[in-house]
Amino acid sequence: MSERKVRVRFAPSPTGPLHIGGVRTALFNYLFAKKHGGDFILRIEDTDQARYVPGAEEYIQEALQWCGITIDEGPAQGGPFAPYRQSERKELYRQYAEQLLLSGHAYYAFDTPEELDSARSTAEGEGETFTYNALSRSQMKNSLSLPEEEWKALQSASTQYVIRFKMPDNLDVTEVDLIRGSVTFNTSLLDDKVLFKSDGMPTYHLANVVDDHLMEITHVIRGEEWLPSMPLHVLLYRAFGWEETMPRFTHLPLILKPEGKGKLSKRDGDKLGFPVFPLLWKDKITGEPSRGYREDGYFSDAFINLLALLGWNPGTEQEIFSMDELCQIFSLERVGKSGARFDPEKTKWFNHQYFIKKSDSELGELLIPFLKERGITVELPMATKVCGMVKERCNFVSEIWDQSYFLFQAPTTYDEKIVSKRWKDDVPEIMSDLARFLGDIEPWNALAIKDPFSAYVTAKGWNFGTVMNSLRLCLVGGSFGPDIFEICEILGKSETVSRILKALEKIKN
RNA sequence: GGUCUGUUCAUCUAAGGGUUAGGAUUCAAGAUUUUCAUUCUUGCCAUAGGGGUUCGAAUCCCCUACAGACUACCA
Repeated sequence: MSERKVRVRFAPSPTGPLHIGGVRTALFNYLFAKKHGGDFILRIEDTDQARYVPGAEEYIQEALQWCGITIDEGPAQGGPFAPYRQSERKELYRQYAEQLLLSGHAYYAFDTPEELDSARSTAEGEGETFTYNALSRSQMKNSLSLPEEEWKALQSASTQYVIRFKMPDNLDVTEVDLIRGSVTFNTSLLDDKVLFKSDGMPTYHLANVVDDHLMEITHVIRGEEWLPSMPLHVLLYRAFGWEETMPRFTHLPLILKPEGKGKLSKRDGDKLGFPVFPLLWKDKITGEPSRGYREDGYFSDAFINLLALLGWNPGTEQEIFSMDELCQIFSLERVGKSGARFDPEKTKWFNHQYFIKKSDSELGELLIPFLKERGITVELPMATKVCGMVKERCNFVSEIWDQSYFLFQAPTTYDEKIVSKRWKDDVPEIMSDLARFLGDIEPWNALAIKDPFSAYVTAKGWNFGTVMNSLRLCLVGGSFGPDIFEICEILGKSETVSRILKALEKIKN
């Protein structure tokens, strides 16, 4: 068993965009596989036709690709165990269900949804919960409770029926979870789960076990919400006689809401203003968009980095990791047991780290199309220079714009708070004096302006802070942005002077 | 309700019986920058509660509390 090549699978169902928690599950699977030189398989679990959402599978593929999670085998890339879409494996599951029927581990059940509903509500009326199990199945309509002629008649009358697992009574099932240790369940609390639906499709439980076995999966790494069904799956492996090659199970802790209680959901993102999906998604019916990390300006390596640290840590104080590094050092033993609250603030910090590590020209390349959308055309040297000036204070390309738009268009308004704070009675006179002074400076660059300017201010006896802040107000319209002299240089002499004159005209009070 | 899992600063977490319980994010203060920001320094802040076991417990055991997941012919 330890000889087997590591093979893991990520098995989402195409019911919508891939959630951030799903991406993390995929990532941990991928890291685990790569760490052990194994394969990462994508399998689409589309056994529920009712919940199928067109475009979701493509979204999953694209999201994984953007993240840099490469798929060794999957519906788009093929592989020795194809097909990798459960709807295309439909024919296969029937025979396995029948194998269980034959060996006495499963039985036919003919109860209609209405009958089950009423059984549930009567139980509820008595303050109990209905469970289809060893205690109750003799009262239900199935091949165990009915005489053979009777249920065979039902079956041939094409009555809708399902195949249920015959859950043994009062048996302790113990199995090791790689991050939680051994967990024990007693089967008397479990129910006779449906394995095969009346529409001819298997349920998740059957399909997942059959496929994992057939695809030679060695490790099942999935979300904590699956922990309660681990005993069922173990029992299925036993019933099939596949216990020897049964995969090891690992259940990852959940990702929780930033505030309040419960697991992270799409609503939290809407409410607090951060994406919960890797890529932008437009609802096919309502057309309602959901933000994505990619479109919000995150770098995929930053996104992966922050996801990796959500629930896992290397035990050192390093926080920045490339995908390659993660593949080297990842281990399931260092995944925590408890749920991790998602912190949108820290995601920005991660992006900032990757942002400032990029060269000025790399950022410049990204800034150019951004400016173009705003009708501004600049050359790379200029874009590069601007990025160099402001990147330290930015997390995203969009923030470069926030910090530098005044270099491309003159301010039309002036921050009122700054005006009332800085624009004292003597300021207009100082500014017009300065406009004249600046007009005579040659040559025009940050260094050449700074010294004579400072000397002039000192000679005039003006307060430096007042002068600088007022000048900034004239040039950018507020109290932010990079070094004043650098702004002057980029603006050019005549624009600098004309902005001062314009401000003198527009700011009156 | 039942079953299972979990619980260290506001948040992510380290410390696998012996440390002043460490780091990061956020926040606050100071320094620097005669402008803006960066940067630097400092500060705030935690072992859910109660019992054991032990020379010694965040760490092992039990109870309580709280939280989460699951409890479909959904995955």
